[in-house]
Formats: sequence, C-alpha cells, structure tokens
Amino acid sequence: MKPLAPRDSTTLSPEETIHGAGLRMTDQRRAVYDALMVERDHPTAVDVFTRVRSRMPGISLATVYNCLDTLTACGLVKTVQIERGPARFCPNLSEHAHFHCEKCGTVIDLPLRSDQQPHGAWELPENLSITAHEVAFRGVCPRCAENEASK
Amino acid sequence: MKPLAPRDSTTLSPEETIHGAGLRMTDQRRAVYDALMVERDHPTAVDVFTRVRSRMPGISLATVYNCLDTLTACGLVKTVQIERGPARFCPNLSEHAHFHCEKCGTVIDLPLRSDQQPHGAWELPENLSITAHEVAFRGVCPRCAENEASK
DNA sequence: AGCCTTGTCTAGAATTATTCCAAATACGTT
DNA sequence: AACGTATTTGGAATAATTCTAGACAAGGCT
Repeated sequence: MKPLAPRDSTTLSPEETIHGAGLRMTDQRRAVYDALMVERDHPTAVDVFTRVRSRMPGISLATVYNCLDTLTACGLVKTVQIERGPARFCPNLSEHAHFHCEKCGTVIDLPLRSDQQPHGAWELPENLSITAHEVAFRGVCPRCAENEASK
Repeated sequence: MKPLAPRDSTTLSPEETIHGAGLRMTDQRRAVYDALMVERDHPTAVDVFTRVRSRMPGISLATVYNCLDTLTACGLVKTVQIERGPARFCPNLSEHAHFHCEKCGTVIDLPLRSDQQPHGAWELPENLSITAHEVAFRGVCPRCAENEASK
C-alpha cells in the first residue's frame, strides 16, 4: 500500500501522524504499533495478533489487519512481501532493502548507502517516475554460513 | 522458488534444460512455456491458463501451476511478486528489475546496467552470500505520465 | 509385445492469507 | 445526553495456491 502522504518521522509522533491523516490513535492501533516497535523482527499479521492479544485479549485478527493497513497508509509502517508467503510488517522507515535467509528464514534490513539511489543500477526509460521500491535479496545469512562451515 | 541449477540460456534449449534436471518436456510444459514467450507481458497463472486452454482445451489449472513451478525450478522462468497480488511469470532470464505502474498496472522490465551489481546500493554485513534478488519499483510509466500531462 | 517403475496430468478438495460485511461499540462534538 | 462518524468485532466470503488420489503416459527391461 502506498502511504497517503510522506511522513517526517523525525518531527512527528505516531499520534500526530495519524491525526494528520484525519484518523484517531486508538488503543488497538497503539498496541499494534507497539508490538512492531518492541521486537523489530518482521512479523506477519498473525504474529502481531498473537503478541497483541497477550496484552489485549479481546482484539480480533480483522482489527490487526485494519490497524496494519491504517499504519501503512499513514506511513508509519512498511509492508514486506517475501516470495509467496504472508505479508510481513516493519516499522523501520529509513530507506532499506530486505535480505531473506533461505536457511533460517530471518529477514535482515539492509540500509541504503548514503551516497546511492535505490534504482541506480538499472536502466530506466525516459520519463519514468519512481515513487516506491521494494528490494529483496535472498541467500544465506552470516550465522547460517558459519553453521554450515563448522560441520 | 530458487532454481535447481543455474542455466546458460545461450547454449541450452528449453528441452535440454529440462532434461538436464531429469524431467521431460511434455506437451503441457511446452504449451505453458510458449504462452509465456509469445506475449512477453507478465501474466498471472490464470492468464496463462486462459491462453493455453485455447490451444489445449483439456489442460487444468493445477497443471499450469505445476508447469510454471517446474519451469521456474529449471531456471527457464522467473516469478514476479507484485505487492499482495497473484504471482506473475516472466521468461526474461537476463538480470532485470521490475517496474509496476500504479496507474495502468503494466509491468516493465528494467535491465541491469552492465557495469553494476544489483546489491551495489545497499550496505551488506560481512559474510552475507546473496543467491537471488527481486527488485521492484513502482510509480507512473511514461505513457501514463503523458496522459496525465495532456489533461 | 508385455510388464514395471516412475513421472505427469487431472479434478476436486483443502489450505492459507486476506478482505468483506453488518452489527455493536466507542469517540468527539454540540 | 444525543448525534454523527470512526472503529472494532466475529463470522462469512474470496482469492490464490497447494494438496491428494487416481488415471494416464512414457521409457526401460525381459
């Protein structure tokens, strides 16, 4: 989902961002957002549901989906699609790509080099305007590589 | 899906590639492969099914999925995942990224610049081995940009 | 040719992730 | 408190894909 408006996370709080979009910061939205911020792995909607439910037993999965969509639309959260699997969610708003380890499944954030553009390596036709990118690599993470080597 | 083995498309025919994986080139696999090669857009499995069925009315959707998986595993076809939508398939084996137009939905292939590496723009930790990448941009394609401008 | 093993295809059921829907609830304002 | 709107909820519905079991086909071997 494309954010409704760009967000400057250095100056706006989550509340302000949500209010800016004409929406409210409800308990559920805060709980979902907190669940993403606390463990900064890349949980699926069901993972988030499980986490949030321990604090807020009445919340429904539909609400978790709603909240994740809302937070994404406000630009507070990014969605990561790994191959054909369930969507994963990530509160890291800085420019980054994702690396997916094919051994252990972990997802690692790879920051964009400060002097680079994400699309620098590809030939773009004239007049192509890029508004978003989703860049994913797969392979073997350092930890798994080490485990392999020590066998 | 990760290819079973790297493939050199300049020297091997599709048959040879499939045989190399210990599999057969059946009528169905050929028909699915041809459907991808003829119209080099980025069809979904159902699109491919529709096309193939006009030539081979008895083919089942499950078979189309099987064939697409097999062709992908052999390295003859690549899978493109655009956001949460259905998987799309692409017989372009050269290194490229995908651009998805948010107005018209078209998918455009963007070749990798000859002097660049796909991951060049991102900071990689030590000992990270990358075996595959899926790079997607979204925005407005040249044609839609022109239509917008002329309004 | 006949038989065997294995690979492949098919239809339909099952699964998974997600979205939709209608009713209930909560919020913010007057 | 009353009102209008936003949000949440549970369950049903949908979409894409995968699974399963049986039928079919191909190639090797006797």
